[in-house]
Order: sequence, then structure tokens, then C-alpha cells
Amino acid sequence: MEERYEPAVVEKAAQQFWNSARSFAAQEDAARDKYYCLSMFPYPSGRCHMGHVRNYTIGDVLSRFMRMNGRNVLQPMGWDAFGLPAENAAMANHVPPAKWTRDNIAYMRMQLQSLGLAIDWSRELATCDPSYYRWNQWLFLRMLESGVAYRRTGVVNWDPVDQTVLANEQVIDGRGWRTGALVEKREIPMYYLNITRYGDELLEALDGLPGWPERVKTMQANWIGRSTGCEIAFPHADDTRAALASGAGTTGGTLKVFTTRADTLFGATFMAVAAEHPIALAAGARDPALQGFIDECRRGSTMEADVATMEKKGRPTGLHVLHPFTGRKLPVWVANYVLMGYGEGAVMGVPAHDERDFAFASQHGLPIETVVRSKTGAYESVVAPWIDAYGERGITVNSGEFDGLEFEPAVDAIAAALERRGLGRKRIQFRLRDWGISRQRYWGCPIPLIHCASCGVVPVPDAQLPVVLPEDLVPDGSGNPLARSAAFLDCACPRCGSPARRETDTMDTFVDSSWYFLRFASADSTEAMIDARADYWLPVDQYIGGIEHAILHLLYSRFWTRVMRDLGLTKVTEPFSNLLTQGMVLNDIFYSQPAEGRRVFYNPADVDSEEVDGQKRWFHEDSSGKRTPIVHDGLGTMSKSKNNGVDPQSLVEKYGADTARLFMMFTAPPEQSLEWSDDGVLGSYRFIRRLWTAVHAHVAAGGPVPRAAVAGCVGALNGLQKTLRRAAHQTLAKVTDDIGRRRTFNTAIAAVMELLNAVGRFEDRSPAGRAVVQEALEIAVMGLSPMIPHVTHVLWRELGHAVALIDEPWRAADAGALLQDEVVMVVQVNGKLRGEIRVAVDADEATVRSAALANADVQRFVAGGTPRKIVVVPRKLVNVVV
RNA sequence: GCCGACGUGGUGGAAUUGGUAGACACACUAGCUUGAGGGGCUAGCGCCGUAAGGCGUGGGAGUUCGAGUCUCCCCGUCGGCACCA
Repeated sequence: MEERYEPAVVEKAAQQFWNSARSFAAQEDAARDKYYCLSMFPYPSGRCHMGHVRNYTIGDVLSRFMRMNGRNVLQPMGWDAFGLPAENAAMANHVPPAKWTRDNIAYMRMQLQSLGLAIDWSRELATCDPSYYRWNQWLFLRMLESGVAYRRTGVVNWDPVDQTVLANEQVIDGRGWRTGALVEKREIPMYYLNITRYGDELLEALDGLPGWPERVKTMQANWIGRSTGCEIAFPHADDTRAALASGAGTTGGTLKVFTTRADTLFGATFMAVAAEHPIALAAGARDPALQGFIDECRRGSTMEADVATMEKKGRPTGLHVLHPFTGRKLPVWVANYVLMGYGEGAVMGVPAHDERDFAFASQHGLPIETVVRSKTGAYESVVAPWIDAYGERGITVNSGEFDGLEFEPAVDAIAAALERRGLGRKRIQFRLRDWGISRQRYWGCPIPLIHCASCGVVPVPDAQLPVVLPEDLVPDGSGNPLARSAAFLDCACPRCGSPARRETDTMDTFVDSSWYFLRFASADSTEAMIDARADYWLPVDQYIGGIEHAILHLLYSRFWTRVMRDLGLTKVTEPFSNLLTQGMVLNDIFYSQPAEGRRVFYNPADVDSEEVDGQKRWFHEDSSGKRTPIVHDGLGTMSKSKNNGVDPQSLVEKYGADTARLFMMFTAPPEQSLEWSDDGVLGSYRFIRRLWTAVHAHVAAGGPVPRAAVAGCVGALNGLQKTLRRAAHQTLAKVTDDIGRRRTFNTAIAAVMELLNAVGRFEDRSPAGRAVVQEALEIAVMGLSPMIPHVTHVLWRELGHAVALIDEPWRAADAGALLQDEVVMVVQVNGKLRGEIRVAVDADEATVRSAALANADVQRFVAGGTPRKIVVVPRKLVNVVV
């Protein structure tokens, strides 16, 4: 055995063994329990960062652990290969997105392989391969047939200078990121998937997912946001009716709203509608000032966070509706915080009992009328000046025949009365909205439709799938290059044969990632989207990915799997049995903002700082010595777009993959977010080297001790030998529990470090002593092997084993080795630690009490007082209360 | 703004079911080693205090014999908010 640990040599040898033995090629085997372990596939951004190392090492630790525990493990890998960054890179470098993407995949595949992951690479897929995305298209057509997919208009960000649709990420402070032009909202036709149809099921099924973190289930439940409320119709007053009849031509006679607080209906003093609402449009047509306000509302962001934080603005339309019970005329306002896409595009304003309505009414001098009082308090007749809205549920007042009711009876009574008049009813409403999948972008899966002048929108026949995306186009930032590609556009109408045009919109990349986990089970199938092998492997037993996917990706995947189930393609309903949400790896974000054009992000490694008047300033100095002042924008997830990733490659080259893996697993538990720092990498490296040295010293001193010889001397160990053996088996039990149940790899590693420290202090070189050391080293090596598979693979051989470590069964701790005769208990006086006692492990409570009271330190603090109470926690603690 | 989480020594973290706060490491300090460069070993290392002891888990209150852990309020940080993935 080499005395020196050489990571490059060790890692090459181990990887060559696994490759030639095909250790990680997964085969369906009905006789064995399968374990499908999946880490979320990466976007091929160019280079891996430490977040990837964390994600894939966690999956690898679990895969290797489960394999050694007898499971038939599948761990595949693929590439989420469509998306916006490829188009941005294409614009910057004048390279087609396809080439950029495939080059990135090649480099990142090499990086992942250098980490020694136990992956079945024969199942690798990329979502930009026609053999993959043809099934997106195929299923989309099935969804159109079943009505799950449908067409309607939706709102997008429009850059008027580039004449192009912008992603939310490309809108910065309301302006296009390249042009700086004020962004406008624009309504265009799009395709939607009817996820709300599955809203109830997606919500209720969360209870059947015990392997998911509570926080994720809570977030999903809140996102779906099922609420019971009332639809209420406010009849148009004469002025509104007249305006609509002459204006937009809309009739219908009422203004509909949805509310969860029908009990406050009598407190409604105004109505607020979205800028795009028919009443707003009709009023705007007659009032240029109002039209100006409506136009202003059209600008600005479509993002909920922006809408929720922007200044609330509104203007009166001059039109009115009638209260459904009192007939009172209520003014209709246009408000920028009411969005057409949510609910009915209109809300009733109840300032006394809603924060936002209160702020709006206060600002515009609208009446505020109390209709709910608290259950406990007296009637709170609140007169001006108002302090705040009373938003709690209470007892109705000033509500005519509905006075004196609690929340639920009030809602029920009001809903029933509305229904009798034909002006409303109870209704269930979801916060969840249907999923718009159309993207006006090139680098995505083409939507398989054809536009024909005579037949309209015609689906591409299955036999003509896939609609292949041309891979040689280079986007330039203005519009979709597909729309300028005659080779793509021109086709014949499948129905009438006349010349027609292809749809140029592509699909949201969330479509690609909503079913890849199913495809891995039948990755080579050319005949079908998935086949019977999916029923063997699915559901995914352990899914691992960043907490940032807690809602969208996971919800879309749950939805998509149900659609496939309902089409008879799979028996699976829930795709992921257990979910581990990995915490984000954070790093500083730095950018400079030129007077014109887009922000430039700087990697933290390229940023310097100085103190000026006690204030820290950041700057970037280029090779010519020119300094650019830089803004520090806090901490954020490592990403390509923020240019704050740390490439693991230099770490791997310097210390080896095992050190990189060990460090990421040791530095924090997996679910916790982590501020990147490489302090401590060296410590992980030194630990591996200590492990190597310990095995080397043991083997050099007389060779490995065979297993039979170890077993032979267990019955006749002396005290110190027994103690080390107990420590070894306690470590094994803890490592098994920490990996298998708790998923706290950091504490598993710490436990092995302690064991190795104990081995280092153990100086007994007798045959029995060497046998105990052999066993302790085997436990250390096996226990760490899921984390540092390469070095442990080699060390296992050196410890005298012919079978490769990855093919060994995981050992169980010997219960006999764990037994103890005595325990140390701590004694508190009034809750403060005062002493220790040593008692037999099975001592009864009376013995423990008297031992505690007899302790000299305890007596000093009891100081003649009488114990009022003595609390005994068996085998742990005694608390004497004086 | 809304939804979800997190906050413990100089640093990363440990404390698994309400029961010894700081395991295991990093950094630092001192010493040893005639293998100078990220070497090895030993010792020290929460704060105040000579000590006895006191204080201490973002801040404030509460429940309990006992709170890092449970409850309430506040502050800060991170993730998500539907076209980044």
C-alpha cells in the first residue's frame, strides 16, 4: 500500500472499476425492492457550481447507501436543456443556442463524472433532443383533444423598442433590460393547461405525502389557495348601462365580484375594477383623463410582487352600480391593484374591514362604514379619524336583516338571500390559475399546430411528429427567429393541403421538466412516451432538489403525472414519494449599472473593496487598472445570471472529488441554506489523509486482520478493547441512522471523525487490540463510503477484502458490543448543573435520588434546605428543586 | 405586500422526544519535531472574573422543576410569488 494519499490515482482506479464492472447500470428486477433516487436535473448553464455538487452528492450518498442495503437502485441524469440563457448567450456570442447548449452539456457531464457519481449514464437524456420533446408535442395534442389544453388570451411584457416579449427576469424597474424602454402589457393569444381542474385533487393529495416536508406541503396548499366565498352581482345603475350600451357593446346588467367576506357586503362603499375591465374601457372612451390613467395602468409590471408593493392608485369612472340589498348607488373606480387576470377583474371595496380598501378609501375620501364588531368587545362605533381597518371575523352590525350573526351564519344567510334574487351564490375559488405554456421564444419545444387560412388552427398529425426545431438559427433580441425562418414556417395544411404556416410559439420549459422522471424509466423507447418499465421504477422513491422548486416545478409535475394517468399512460398518481429540499448555496452578488444598457454582474472573486470614510466600497479593477464602482446586492443563490457561481473544478483538481464531496456534506445539513466559503476544505482533505494514514499504519504493522480472527476474539476483550469496540459499533449505528433516517450527513461524518480520533489514541498492538482496530477501521471506511466512495474503495481492498466495497452489504451494529454497565448522570440544583454521579445502568429511582443527594457538590448548593421536589430523567439527569 | 423557512463562540455547525449549550471541524495562540513551501504532534480556545461564581443560543415577553427547542410580539437574512430555471 502507498504511504501517501494521492487523490488523482485513487479516483481514477475507483472510477475505472465501477465503469468496467458496470456497477451502476440499473436493470428491472421484479424480485428485488427498487429504489429510484433522483436529483433534479440541471440546466446546462456552462459550468457546475457548488449548488450542483451539493445536490448530486446528496443523491449519490443515498443511492450508494441504499444499494449497499440491498435495494435495486436507479440513479439517472439528464439535462433541462431548453431555455432563455441559451438565447442570451447566442446574442452575445453569435452562436446558435443548440451548439452552446450541447457544448455546455459535454463539459458539465465531464464535471459530474469526475465527482464519481453512481449514475446510470445509459439513460441520459436532454430535453432539447427531438426524441424527447416529440412526446411533449404528442401529449399536448392529447390534452387539446381532452380539453385540458385550450386557447385564450394572456398578458405579456412587451418591449416597444425591440418589438419583443420579455420574460419577467428581463424587466428591471419597469424597463426592458436591453433597451431601457418602459415595458407595456400586451394581450396575445396563448395556450393554457387546465390545472385548476385538478386543484382539489392536488390539494387533498398532499395529506397522502408523509415523505414530503411540511413546509413544502404548506406552501403548495397556500399556492392552490382553495377558498369558499360568494360570487356577488351588483346590478348596473342607469349611467353604467347607458355607457356600456353605447361603448364596448357589453350587456349583462351586473358587475360581478368574488369575495370571501360576504358578511361585510353592507360595508361596501365603492367598487374597484381593473384597467382592462369593460366598464373601465367604456368610461375611458368618454373621459380622456381616465383614458390616460388606463394607459398608465397598461404600463408597468405583470409580476405579483410588484403589483402588491406599488403605490395604490385609482380614478373614478363616474359610473355606478347598485347594492344588491339596499339599492344604494356605489361609485365604480378603476384601480391599478385590481388585475383582469384574477377572479372577475373587479372587487367590492369595504374600507372598514379590509386593509387595502381602507388605504384606498382614506386616500380618496370614500366613506368608511362599520358592519362587523369584535365578538368580545362592545359595539365599536368608529368615527373619523380612522386608525385602521378591522379585518377580523366578528358579529355583523348595520346589516339590516342580517345583524347579529357570526361569520359563517352571516355568509350563509347573505348567500342564500342573494341566490333567491338571482344576484349571487356560494362558490369555491382557487388562487391557483391555469398554466400558460406559450412562449414567444425560439429555444424551446415547438407547439405542434398549423395555421391555415381556411381551416383555422389545425393540430399536426401524430405521424408527422416531432415538429423539429431548426438548430441553426441565432436570435438577435428582436422577436422570435422562427417567425423569420421560411424553412420552419412554410408547410401544408394537414386538413386541406393548401399552403399554411406553423405556430412559432414554443412551450414553457416547465413542460419539459414535468415528466422527465418518467422518461428515465424508458429512455430508449421510440414507440411510446413511456412503457411498462415505468411501472416498475415509478414513483421516484427519493427526489432531491433546491427549495426554490417547492411550488412551481413540483406542482406542475404532480399535475402532469395526473394527466398522464387519466390518459392511461401510467398507474402512478404522485410522482415523488419522498422529497428532500436542499438548501440554497449562497454567494455575494455584485453588479455595476452603466448609465445606459444592462447591468453587468461580477463574480465575487473579481471584486475588491476599500474603506472610504468608514464606508465599505466595492470596485472591479480590470487589467489596465481601470476601476469600476460596484453595487453589493446582498446574498443570493449561485447562478449563471448573477455570475456568482463557484466552479468546483479547481477544488477537484487540487484535493480530489472526495474532498469536494466530503466538504459539502460536512459543512451543513442538507436542508439548510449555506453561505459559501471554502474555509474548512483543507480540514476535509486532512481528515481523508488521516484516514488513509491510519489504515496504512495498521496494515503496515502486520497486515489486515481477517474477519474470522476478529470474530474469534470478541468474547475475550479487556476493558479498553471493549470500550473501543463499543465506540465503533455506536458509530456504525449512528451513521446508519443519520444517513438512512435523519439525512444529516454532517453528523454522520463527525461521528466517524470521533471514532478515528479514538483509534488514534488506542495503542494496544496485541492480536486482540489489532483485531478491534481492524473492525473500527472497517466501520469508518464503510460508514464514509457513501460520501467519499473513491478513497474508501481503495482502502477497503487494503483492509484485506476481495469483494469491492460498493458490492458489500451494509453492516449492522452488534447489539452486544453496545451494552454498558454504568452511566454518568448529571445533577442539577434548581435547574443549574452542579455535579455528576455514576450509577448502574439499571439503578432504580430511589438509588439515583440518594446518590444525587449524597453528592458533595449537590450538598453544597442544597445547603441544608429541604428538597421540594426531585425530578429524575432515567439515565440522564436529576434535578433537585429546593 | 403575501406565502414558507432560518437566526447558537472569531467561523461552519452539534444538541434526534422540553433535560449537561458549544460535539465535530475551521481559524487563532503557545509549545514540540534540524524535513522551511497549506507537513506532523501536544495543549489552550463562548463572555466577565484571580477564584468562588455569574452571564450566555437575533431582541422583548410568556409557559415549565427545567426552554436553543413550545407560545406571542418585534428585528434581520434567505427562498417563492405564475415568462430565470
